[in-house]
Amino acid sequence: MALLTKGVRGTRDVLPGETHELRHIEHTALEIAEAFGFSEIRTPVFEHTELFERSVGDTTDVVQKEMYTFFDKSGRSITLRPEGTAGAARACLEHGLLNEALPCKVSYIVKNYRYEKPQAGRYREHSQFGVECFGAAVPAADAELIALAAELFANLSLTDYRVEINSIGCPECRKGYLEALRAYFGAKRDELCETCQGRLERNPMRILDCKSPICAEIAANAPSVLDYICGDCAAHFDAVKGFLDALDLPYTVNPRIVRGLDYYTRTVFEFISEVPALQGMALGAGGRYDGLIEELGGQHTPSLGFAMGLERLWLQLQSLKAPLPEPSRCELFIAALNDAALVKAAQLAAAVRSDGWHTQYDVAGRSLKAQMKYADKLNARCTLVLGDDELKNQRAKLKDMATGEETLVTLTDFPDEFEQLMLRRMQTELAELYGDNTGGILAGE
RNA sequence: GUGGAUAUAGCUCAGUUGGUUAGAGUGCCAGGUUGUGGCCCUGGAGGUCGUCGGUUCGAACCCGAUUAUCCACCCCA
Repeated sequence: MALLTKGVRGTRDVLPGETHELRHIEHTALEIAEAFGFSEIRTPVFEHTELFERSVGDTTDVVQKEMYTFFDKSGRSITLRPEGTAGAARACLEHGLLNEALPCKVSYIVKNYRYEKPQAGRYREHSQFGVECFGAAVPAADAELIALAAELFANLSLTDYRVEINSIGCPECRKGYLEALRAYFGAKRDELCETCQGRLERNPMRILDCKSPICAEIAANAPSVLDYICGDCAAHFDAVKGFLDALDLPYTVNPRIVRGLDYYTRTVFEFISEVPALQGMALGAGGRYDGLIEELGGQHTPSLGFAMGLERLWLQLQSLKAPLPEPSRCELFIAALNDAALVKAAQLAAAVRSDGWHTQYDVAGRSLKAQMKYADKLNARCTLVLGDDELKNQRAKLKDMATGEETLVTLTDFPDEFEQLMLRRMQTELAELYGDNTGGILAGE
């Protein structure tokens, strides 16, 4: 069958059998954030293009070649957001949230759009969980963000990652560092790869990040930012490390971390996967951006935040075989043999559902055998069969699909009876799980 | 943007040196005596062989282009 069209390159459909896993990740993330005092904010998928040009930086790759930018029907230049921070900052600023008690702490789950070449864990539309903390200058704030991420990872049973931190200083101390880098790399200009030769003037810090073996070798002996940051920045960084130590949060200092977005200052950090198959993949990243709010027209407001790619977190969890929830299970399937029985099935289902039980009945008009097969495929816990006899006698058999055991129930009291049966069943299951005969249950699972 | 691999049923894949109506497993649907799932048996639906063009009497197979997917680089989440 020739389809008219397919999903757009770089996009991904999350199908019914798997959405519950993603939902679990999202819920966990927002809940952990809430426990740290971050409240959810929702901002539009598109913004005025200049917001990103100004905040992300118009020399960055993201702005230069990856944004989905278009003109709307009134000729405004609009851009689908490539990252979450700018929109959150704009919204908080615009609505005066930064004039209230600070810090202003927000969390969000958003879709981002970047025109990149799709790859494992990299999409043109990707989901991201992030938090932003506006108006927090002290090093404790930096450490708290990393603590939040660690708490989230722990809650998801996500392991096999490392935290790398660095300080890229403030704009003042960075001037001296950039000069030093230009001097160092300039002397070996001819050995550098082509892209890096171009970076020399524009942004020499990027050379540190180059994966080409030659550049990497040269970069290995390049001056470290940490030797050039000013006293204040150095003190801040030391304090951040002190907090991390005090909180038992392991990290390694990597003086070569360079963020691809211009707004970062001082502390930057990355969460990097150590799962063999995903080695080196960034699960998340963040840092401090003390100048961003001013850049957007607000008061000087030291701020910081981080974001994590949900698809990547999910990949990591799957690679680790970390526990993920099961999809909602059908507790009761009602098979109906004729139209009158179907009406009764609909009524009973409504009653049982109002007690919260996942209930379905046949809506495909199939034979009893087919309905039973379908119930089996749904992995339904119980089935109830309704036909003429049952309607006449007001009694029917409730079948346990796992054991085949049948219980006679009365249709008039059915919802109550069903609930009693299910509750009793849950009790015995719990008792067996936590009782002293656990062995038998586990063997039976 | 650069480099490499791949593209045949919903899914996983066969398809011999180009040769008539393109196959298997699985999944889906229906039956195996009238109202009970899982196992087994039988039957059925489903593919213009990614797309377009070329070579040839003849192309799933050879050639070219294009698109998509996967991987690496770049960049990032």
